[in-house]
Amino acid sequence: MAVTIKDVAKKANVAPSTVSRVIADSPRISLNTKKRVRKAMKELGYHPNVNARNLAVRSTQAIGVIMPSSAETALQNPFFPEVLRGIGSIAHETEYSLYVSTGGDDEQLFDEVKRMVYGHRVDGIILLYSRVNDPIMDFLVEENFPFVVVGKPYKNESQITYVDNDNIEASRELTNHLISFGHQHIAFIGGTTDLMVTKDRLLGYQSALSEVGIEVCQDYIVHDQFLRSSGKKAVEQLFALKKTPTAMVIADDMMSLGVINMLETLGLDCPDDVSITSFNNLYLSEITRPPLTTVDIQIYKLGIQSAKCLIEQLKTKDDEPARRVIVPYAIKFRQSTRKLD
Amino acid sequence: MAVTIKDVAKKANVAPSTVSRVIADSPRISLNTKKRVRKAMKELGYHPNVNARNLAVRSTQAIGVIMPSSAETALQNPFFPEVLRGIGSIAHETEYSLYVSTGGDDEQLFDEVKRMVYGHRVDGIILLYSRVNDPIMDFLVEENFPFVVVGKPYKNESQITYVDNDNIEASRELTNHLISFGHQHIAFIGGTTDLMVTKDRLLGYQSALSEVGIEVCQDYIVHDQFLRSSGKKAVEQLFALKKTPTAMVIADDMMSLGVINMLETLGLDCPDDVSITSFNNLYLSEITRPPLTTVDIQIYKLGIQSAKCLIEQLKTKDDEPARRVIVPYAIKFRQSTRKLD
DNA sequence: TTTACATTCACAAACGCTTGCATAAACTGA
DNA sequence: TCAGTTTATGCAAGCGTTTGTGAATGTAAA
Repeated sequence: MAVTIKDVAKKANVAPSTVSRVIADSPRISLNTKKRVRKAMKELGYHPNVNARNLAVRSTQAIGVIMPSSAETALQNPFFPEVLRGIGSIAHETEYSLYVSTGGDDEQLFDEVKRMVYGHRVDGIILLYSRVNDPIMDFLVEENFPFVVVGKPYKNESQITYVDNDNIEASRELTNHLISFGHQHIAFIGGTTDLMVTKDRLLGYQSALSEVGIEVCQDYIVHDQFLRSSGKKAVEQLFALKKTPTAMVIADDMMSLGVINMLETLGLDCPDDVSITSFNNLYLSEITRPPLTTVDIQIYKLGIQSAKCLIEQLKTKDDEPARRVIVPYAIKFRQSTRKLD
Repeated sequence: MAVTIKDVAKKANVAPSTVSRVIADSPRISLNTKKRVRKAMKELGYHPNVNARNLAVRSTQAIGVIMPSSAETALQNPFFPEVLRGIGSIAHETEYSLYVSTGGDDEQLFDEVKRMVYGHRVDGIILLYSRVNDPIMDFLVEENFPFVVVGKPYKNESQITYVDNDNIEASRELTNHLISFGHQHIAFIGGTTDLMVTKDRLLGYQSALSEVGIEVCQDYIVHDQFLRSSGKKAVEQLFALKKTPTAMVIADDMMSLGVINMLETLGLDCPDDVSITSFNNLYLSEITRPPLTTVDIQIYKLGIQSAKCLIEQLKTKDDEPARRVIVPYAIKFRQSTRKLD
């Protein structure tokens, strides 16, 4: 069918092996032959068959990207496209291809990972989330398959390469900002509790409160998915309380969006009635009204770094110890918070 | 290294070919042997090597997804994640894998397509855009490589399978809506002129105006990228005119976002001073203030349909004529338009 | 002129799977 | 009992590469 290495060999009057070595630019082939072979390749429009190559060298030049199983909804959070963009840029540079997960529920996603791993479809995997007791992560370490996670692993932290922000510190800083504005009744709205990122952000919030002697009130802490609709629900819950909060730390911009909407529906003004701070600095955090004070976690860089780590890891077969990359964050102060009189 | 078909064969006391046939569930193998082989597979934890399989059957179970070359920015428009989501869901169902492009500029993107095609990395391709004189599309038809495009091809329309909305009609309807509200000075803000989708939407707009005898004024037509920043620029340009428009048809929600922002900066109110209608019904079109009247093009379905078409096409090697699928649209009337007194 | 050693390349065996063809066994019916 | 037929499985040749090994040629030293 297509033109193969043999055709080229025939045309250039050499053996297939020689052609192969020319492709690999092996020093064992004389410049003359190389030229001749290259010419033949050009003329025939030859392109190597990756499958055959992969089979022979036992490697694909591809990396798998796993999004949370709620992938149906995951892509609705701009976080993922953005981190994908970062990964893609490195993948492109290094001539790796990108395999993305398509899984619906948890089980399907797991199947897909298995397919990637067992089927030798990818050389390594990037996990775009980190949750407690994640069977996929367990599987990956079990199989000793190269992978890196975006977020902090829930266990084996020292053996797993990961890239993350210092979410605890960021959250603490955010909370302190609210405290310095005179807020005492500060609520926390986080993603599902099994996400490490939620845990860390909650931790920072709690520690900031404790530090200044504010009691951490469980009623002020609500959890749900990183979606807009969830933000709405959370607000309903919080503002049904006796003593309603005057400020909140929200773990995701998408949720903040929902919060703002809901606040409006309840006839509450942000920041006049309640101050809001959140996370991620999605592009939409600038366009909400008011624009959000949010921590820029540099999503794109998270993608870049995770891809770099993985590829590095693939190059240096094993040995190399696990690495940890902490991408710095920066709080973007905008108009969603207000000093209490 | 890993467990291969031979290991299974040995363990089950059959030939490798038999194992292969068991995997394929061939009727030529007796139920008894099947059971025995399956047991052996289980026990050894056998998983077929896709590379080897692909090499043998000359197919990968993968489809490539090509986003516009400005991929760096493309993923910033939620259109792409959303359509990807649709594609992914079908891919998953049919056990296809997804290869996404990572290309930076036009040339890189083209390279990547070549790699996919020549390298036999994918069985077919979905093109997520359609622009005039697109070398990639030309290449694909030239190579007679299976592909479908989301959007209307700029040529060879009858030979290319594509899925699209009736953008002309949608745009006409949108414009008529504005006209029925008494607007006479209606501007059009579109994406770059080489995009087919821009062309169609412009066409609908123009035809609606002509039908009721409103002159189409070139000053009222501006073009730029489907980005928020572009929307801003467009507004500046339009409101520097002597006779400023009282309404606009905008070809993309992201742009509308920019438009609304800019309008505000200029001290203009939407819809009081200017009515806005736009396209795509991204989730953010509900959360802008005011919520946008926009046409819901059913992005997710576009993804679904394109994937279905492609896979269908892959099954029925050639023969089958090209298909065209028009996904119905629905205008979402919200608060961004107002009747002129 | 012979030996020793580079240099340059070809041979052939993998890699793990599919599949056309051959064959052996078991069954049919006369 | 035997030819004919069906059923169940094995053999071996691919698929298009890579790569270890060794053969042929050339060159320099002895």
